[in-house]
Amino acid sequence: MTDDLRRIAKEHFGWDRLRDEQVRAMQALMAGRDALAVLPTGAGKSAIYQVPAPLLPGPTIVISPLLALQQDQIASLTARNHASLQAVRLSSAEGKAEREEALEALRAGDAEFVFLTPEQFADPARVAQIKALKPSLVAVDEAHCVSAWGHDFRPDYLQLGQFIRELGRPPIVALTATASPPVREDIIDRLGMRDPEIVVTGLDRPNLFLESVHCPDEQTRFRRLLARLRESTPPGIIYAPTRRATEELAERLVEEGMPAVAYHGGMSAGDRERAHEAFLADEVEIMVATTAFGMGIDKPNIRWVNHISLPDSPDSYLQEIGRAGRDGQPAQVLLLHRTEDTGLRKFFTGLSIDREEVSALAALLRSVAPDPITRDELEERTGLGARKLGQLLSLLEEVGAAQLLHGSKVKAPRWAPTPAKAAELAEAQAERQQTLSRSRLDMMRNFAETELCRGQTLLAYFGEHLDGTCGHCDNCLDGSAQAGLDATGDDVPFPIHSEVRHGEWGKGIVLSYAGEQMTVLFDEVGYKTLSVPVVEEHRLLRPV
DNA sequence: CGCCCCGTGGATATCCACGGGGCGGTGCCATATT
Repeated sequence: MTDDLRRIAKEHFGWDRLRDEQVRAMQALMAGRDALAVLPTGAGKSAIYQVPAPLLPGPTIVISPLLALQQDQIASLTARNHASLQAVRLSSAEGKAEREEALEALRAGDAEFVFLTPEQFADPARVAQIKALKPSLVAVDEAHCVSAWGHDFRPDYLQLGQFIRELGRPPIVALTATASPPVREDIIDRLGMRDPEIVVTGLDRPNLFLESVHCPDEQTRFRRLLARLRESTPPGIIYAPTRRATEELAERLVEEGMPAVAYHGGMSAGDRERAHEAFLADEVEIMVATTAFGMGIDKPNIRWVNHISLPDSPDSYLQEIGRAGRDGQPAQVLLLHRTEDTGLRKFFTGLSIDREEVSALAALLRSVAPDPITRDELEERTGLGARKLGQLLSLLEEVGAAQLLHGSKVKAPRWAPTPAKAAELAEAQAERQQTLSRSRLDMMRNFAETELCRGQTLLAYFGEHLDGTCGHCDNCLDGSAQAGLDATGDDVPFPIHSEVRHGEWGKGIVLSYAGEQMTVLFDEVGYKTLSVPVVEEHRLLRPV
């Protein structure tokens, strides 16, 4: 089997060797099992589904979040010009005739891959078409979106597991560059994966130099940014918190004689594409962007990534800085943060739950049950906005008080809890999510403010341990980073990944150690960092 | 949660301090109109 995989890799893709972790994931898929791969971009994530695909009988479904990203992937597959590896897409960008043509190519076996967004499955007719193709593999690319976007932004991500079951439940492979332990759990859970083969490679990026500077005010922040830009080699990305900030800063930098362009989700598709292309072609040195600029950017020579606001989590931060230095050459990563930055982040994660409102919504669903009701009608009858309604429905779905159906329809399940109970459960659920989000923000701030080794601190969050300090951060350079504890020996009170219990916070998992700090992920209160000497002195934790 | 903008009011005749209101990220999709 491995020989077949290597042969396909060589003949169809021109890859002379496959990494062990790639092979492990591929073998699981060939054996009909699921797989979750957390590998940095450039480590050959796509190969994990592309190589087994021609060896399996039916076509391969690729779920990918962005149309632009799909287009790039299809172009790269098509460029290989192998009849057995052609890729097509079904999306809002294809006309009726094109869609029929794509389906015909899949039916005839002229195309192996079909790219879809999760939203495509909301159409029952589409599900039927795909099911009839008898797909043999489903690849979920950028799988962290399931966790990051499913709950509030793109609810069809939460339904993905259900959609895949309707297709006859072929093996699933989930792929992402970054996924912390709870995100991995969320992906496995929401996609309904069964005992997946999990492959994770080291997240440490020794060629990235990590720095963080606290700025008391905006003037300081701008001055430090300018100073840094003057001594940096382009090209690079500046991440700004708002659309407006990207435009104002880009303009200011141009006035300072630095070629910069803005990029955000509010720009027209044409402007976005032009900015992106100019940056890729090295025509523009500085990209000033919101988080909209990111996924699928495969530019090897990005020499620095600067943040002028605190990101919402280490998850986002690692994704964003990960775009620097893909070519393996040295790259600089600078975080300019202010205490006030957390305000915006708290606003974004804050969902105020009005029990009466939720209860009324649940009651409305029950009153029409067993008939479904459309979102439009719910909006009309509750007076809630589409956004808020979507969030509340997701919560109700998660607590078993709503079933999200095809075509924007919702209904109360047969054994739905009473409206009052549903509201109570939904509120608790929202609080859990919010607590986890807040603790992620706390961890981000901890990273920004720490005097310990930043590499260790960042990786600790992801449950990864570095032996010794990272040697590529400001705190290592100035000597404030302590060597830290030897997690493999008797230095540490609890082994990494072991379960512990805290008197107040309950059960948790030891993620890692950095300096004399330990990071623990608790089921109920999210991430916490604790001082090892304090934990030992007061016996704050005990093994489970 | 914290900003920015705007209007009001006060103390002095142009500016400042304060308070209220609005706003803030990520993208599919469909449908209607130019």
